[in-house]
Amino acid sequence: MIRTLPDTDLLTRRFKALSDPHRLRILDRLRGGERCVCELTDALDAGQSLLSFHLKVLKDAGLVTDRRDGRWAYYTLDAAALGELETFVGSLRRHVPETRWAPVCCE
Amino acid sequence: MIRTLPDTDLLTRRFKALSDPHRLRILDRLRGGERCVCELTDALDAGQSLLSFHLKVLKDAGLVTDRRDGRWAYYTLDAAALGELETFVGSLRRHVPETRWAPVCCE
DNA sequence: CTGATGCATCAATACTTCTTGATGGGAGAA
DNA sequence: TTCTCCCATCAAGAAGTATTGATGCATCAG
Repeated sequence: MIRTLPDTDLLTRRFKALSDPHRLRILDRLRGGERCVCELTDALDAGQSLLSFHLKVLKDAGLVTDRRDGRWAYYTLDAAALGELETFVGSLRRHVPETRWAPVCCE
Repeated sequence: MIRTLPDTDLLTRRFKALSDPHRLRILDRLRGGERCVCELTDALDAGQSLLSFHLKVLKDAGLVTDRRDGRWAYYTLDAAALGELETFVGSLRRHVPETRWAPVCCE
């Protein structure tokens, strides 16, 4: 039987959202603060619908939030979500103990 | 033109490795320290070749290291790799500034 | 040696994600 | 109203990933 980790679905969706170069570039642009979609276009080497697709993935993962203003759409990093990811990765890292001196298997 | 982030390939591979529930369960098991593959079997609800596949993904991402001892293979979390991920996510989070008061687009 | 065990790898299939181009809707300009 | 702009969404095909069962290889036990 599988032991389910808390929020596994959300965690995996967030990590999946981070696992694409286009999306990392978008997030890098958003470091500077809220950006209009049209300001993000040149972060990618491809068309507008592709950018829109990747923004949706980031939004569905909760890593960014969006806001409408007239014809424009603005996106912002979600610091809380990033903080949760940071905490999770840190919790894995911090639990790494020394290697067992004499590991014994399957007993 | 695309501006390339440092180590984008490695970063995306690591995040992709984290974006699967099976692999998160495996990593959770490894918190306790080095584990033999046979000790990880019940972290998944499926066969041995599937476990082997997911361990390979984690290993190729550098998130775990493996060691052979006789018939057994032991896997361990790689604290350095996890630390790098933590740092990266933190660097995104810490650069989130306040929303621009009056964003102006495309000028 | 012979047989069993622990694990990796391969091939085939199923599934998911990515990418492109086309379409459409809402907002503003004329 | 009509035209244009910004953006989201859709459909279809391409590309990548997951899962299964079979096979192989090394190690150890008898």
